[in-house]
Amino acid sequence: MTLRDLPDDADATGFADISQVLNSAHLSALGDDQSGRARLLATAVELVAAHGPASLRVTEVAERAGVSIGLIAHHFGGRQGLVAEAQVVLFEGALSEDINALETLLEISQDRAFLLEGFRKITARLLDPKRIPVRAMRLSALGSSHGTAELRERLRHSTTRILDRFEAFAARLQDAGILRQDRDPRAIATFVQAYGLGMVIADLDLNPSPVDSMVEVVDGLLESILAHEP
Amino acid sequence: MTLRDLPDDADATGFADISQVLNSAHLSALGDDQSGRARLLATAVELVAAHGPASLRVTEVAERAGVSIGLIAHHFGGRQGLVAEAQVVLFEGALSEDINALETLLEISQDRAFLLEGFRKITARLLDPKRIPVRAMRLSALGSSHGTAELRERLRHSTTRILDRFEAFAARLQDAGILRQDRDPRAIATFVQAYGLGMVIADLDLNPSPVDSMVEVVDGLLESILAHEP
Amino acid sequence: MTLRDLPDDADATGFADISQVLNSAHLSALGDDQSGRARLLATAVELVAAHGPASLRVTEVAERAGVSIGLIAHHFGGRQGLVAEAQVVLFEGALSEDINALETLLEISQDRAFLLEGFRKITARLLDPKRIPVRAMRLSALGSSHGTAELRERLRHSTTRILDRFEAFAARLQDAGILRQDRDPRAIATFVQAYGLGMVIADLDLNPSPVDSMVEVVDGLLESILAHEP
Amino acid sequence: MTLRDLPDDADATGFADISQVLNSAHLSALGDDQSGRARLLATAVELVAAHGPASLRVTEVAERAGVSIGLIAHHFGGRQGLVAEAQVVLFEGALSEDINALETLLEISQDRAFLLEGFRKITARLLDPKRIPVRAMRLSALGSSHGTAELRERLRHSTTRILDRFEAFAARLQDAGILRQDRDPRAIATFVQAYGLGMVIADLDLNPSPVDSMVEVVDGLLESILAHEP
DNA sequence: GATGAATGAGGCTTCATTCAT
DNA sequence: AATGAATGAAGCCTCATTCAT
Repeated sequence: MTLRDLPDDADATGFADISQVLNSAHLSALGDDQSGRARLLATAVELVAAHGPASLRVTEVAERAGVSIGLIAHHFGGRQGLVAEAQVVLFEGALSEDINALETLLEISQDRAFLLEGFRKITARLLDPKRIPVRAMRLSALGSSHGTAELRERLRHSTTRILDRFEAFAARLQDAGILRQDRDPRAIATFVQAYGLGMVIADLDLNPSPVDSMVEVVDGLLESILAHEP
Repeated sequence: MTLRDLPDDADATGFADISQVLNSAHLSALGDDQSGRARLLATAVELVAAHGPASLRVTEVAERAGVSIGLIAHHFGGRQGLVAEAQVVLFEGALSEDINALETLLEISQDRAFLLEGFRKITARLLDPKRIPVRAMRLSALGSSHGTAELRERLRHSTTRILDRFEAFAARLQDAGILRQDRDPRAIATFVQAYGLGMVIADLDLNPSPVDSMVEVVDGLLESILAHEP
Repeated sequence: MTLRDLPDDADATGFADISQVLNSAHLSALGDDQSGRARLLATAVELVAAHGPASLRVTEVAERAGVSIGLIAHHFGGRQGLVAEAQVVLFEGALSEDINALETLLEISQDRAFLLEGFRKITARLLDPKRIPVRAMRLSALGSSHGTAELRERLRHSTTRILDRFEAFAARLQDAGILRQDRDPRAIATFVQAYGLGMVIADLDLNPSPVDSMVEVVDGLLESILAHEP
Repeated sequence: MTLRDLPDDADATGFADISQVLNSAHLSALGDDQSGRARLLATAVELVAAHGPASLRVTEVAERAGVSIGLIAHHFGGRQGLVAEAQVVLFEGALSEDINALETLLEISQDRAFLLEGFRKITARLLDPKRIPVRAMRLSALGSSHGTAELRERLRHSTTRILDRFEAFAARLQDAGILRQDRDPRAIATFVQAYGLGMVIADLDLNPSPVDSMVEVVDGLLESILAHEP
């Protein structure tokens, strides 16, 4: 399947489908496994995503997962281990989703125009208010990493891994003559991830700018890193 | 004092000084008031900024503030009220700091070149690793707002207020012919705040891009919203 | 006014009116006085009557009374003094109400038949479910006297005073040849007060006997202490 | 054992013995169970009976029961749940004691005279000052139910259950031609329980009537509900 | 008479962990 | 792998009282 195969009016949906697939693939590993361990982790991910890690109670997790409380210590060593595991799942899942979309885009793109159009669609999706929960999750993970060294270390590695992938992606675009070659590809990767995450600001704004206006601004950035058309 | 008065190698420090002044002005309101309420709040702000809200202990706050523990309930209704108040102070303080710097910059700027140079300095400061704690604070506030509706609502208002100021600032620059007039000023404001906050990503990167490379990328964005020189 | 003046179908109302008068006379002393002391006591009585003394909070009393909390210590020495005062008001008020009705009845009665009819009406009123709150109040006062010696002592005196009055009343009826003279008038007084208070049992019964059936049983008692008609 | 076996001067004691047996049977269920839950409840019952529910301290209960404090929350949800459970035990125990005595009496009675004599003894025991603590317990339970809906509901059921038993007992006496058949057996049951409970009044009287005088009055009631001797 | 900020001991609850089964 | 009763330290909250104004 290529992006071209999608009808024009299904643009957003097209990407959404990709994301759905990636997402469900990501989560299916948790949901399908009916072992006590898996059910505990899935429940913890759910609770952390919904209310943040601070309010997670091991008794509640065990209850919802339908297992005994003792099993948490058995499999995760304790509450901390369980929460850390859940945070990483959430953090990495949310971040990698976009990269996966970009990498897919690059693979299926056949010309520069198609690619640029794809970028715009991904940008729009990134800024979509529907992604509020995703951003909230990441924030929650980051915010609570403030204090627990172990979690912070795991998020460090997770972040680095994601930026590595994004950087490689940007480098490929530079090699292909699409992006300017006098920009640090990791700086680009960092910047894109940063504003994507920081968009929580817009989520909190009581008087938010329309998505189209936001896309316009971001497009300016995109153009500033594009190579001049040959 | 103007930016010109600063020696070249003291750029960051120069702004830092401004920020210090603004910051202490902001905080002095708390420190000077010797009432039990004010001392409790100041102490809570300090502790939340340092170790996050989760590890704040009411006994410690009361002890450090030199008042009795019961006074917390008396003035803030309980631990939750105290922490929420402290979060708002931190969140707003961190955000408004940059706007204050920008507004100051606009006031003291005498020509376009000076203004652009000032922007670059502020950008560099924004991306400076020294600001990690500031970003962490904001994240922490946002992350922990996840769950308590009241805090979230207060942060909403805080965010909106900041974006209002930033938008007004951008609009003035558009009127002055410095920024392109075909961009939504609130979208610009939102975007700038967003990447500023999202820079936590860079803080976590084990292999971060140098600040100069980041500034280069951000400069691209800046140019894309600047009006063409007359 | 005599009972005879009342229409037949207004029996209960007739006595209710008496009770209303006595009651409001009793309470008016509290309500009319707008001094801080009086308002505090009135509020305390209200709260104790509504939710029992254990859950009374001095802050709430002061707030509702519209005075400062310090005034409680000023006028009552502290919480204990306030609650004790309120309990006595409630306990005595509820008990004396019935005696007042009986004494009034005796005064206005012109013949034996009228008196007996009056007894029946008072009995019926005593057993009325509408009096649940009155019984609850007394119970609450008694129950909480369990532990605080001072309150217990005050209730002792209150009880004794009431029984004295009731005993005197019964003795007058004996002298008048209405009640059997071979019964201890205080035992009669005690028994009547006892079953009146104990009727909380009926209030709790999920499947209570109709009031008429209860009156029938009580009438048996009445007859057993009446002197044979001359 | 029959009532006849008891020496004359040991009447009260005789029933007291029965009551002791019944009572200890009632309580033994608590004492024998060595589980943490049972020990906590038994201890709470003891403390509530001794000093009322208000002064019960969870730390003391746990300590005396020889278990950890956390177990209270584990089994009873918290202090409130524990106290409520204890109140119900006490309330029901005290009420059912008398019914048990009456039922036993009915079973062992061989003729009408024996039965009536038994009634008188039970009446005397009911009015005995030694029973002050029992009445106080019940009052305490009732008084403190004022406010907590759950406890009130449980006491409602408890009361209804007891009255059901008493009513059945009275009905049997009616069938046997001992009690008048034109009286509502539940009304009788209610009345007897009511005056038994209300006897706290006598406990408070500083100038109480002798027990014999009280029995005389109550006997009047008894006769008023007895069928005429055949 | 009246105020209300400040006190602080006392008590209850929470909750992750342990461990015998 | 799984259970859940039992633990108990840690912390928050309640609330009557005090006292300077």
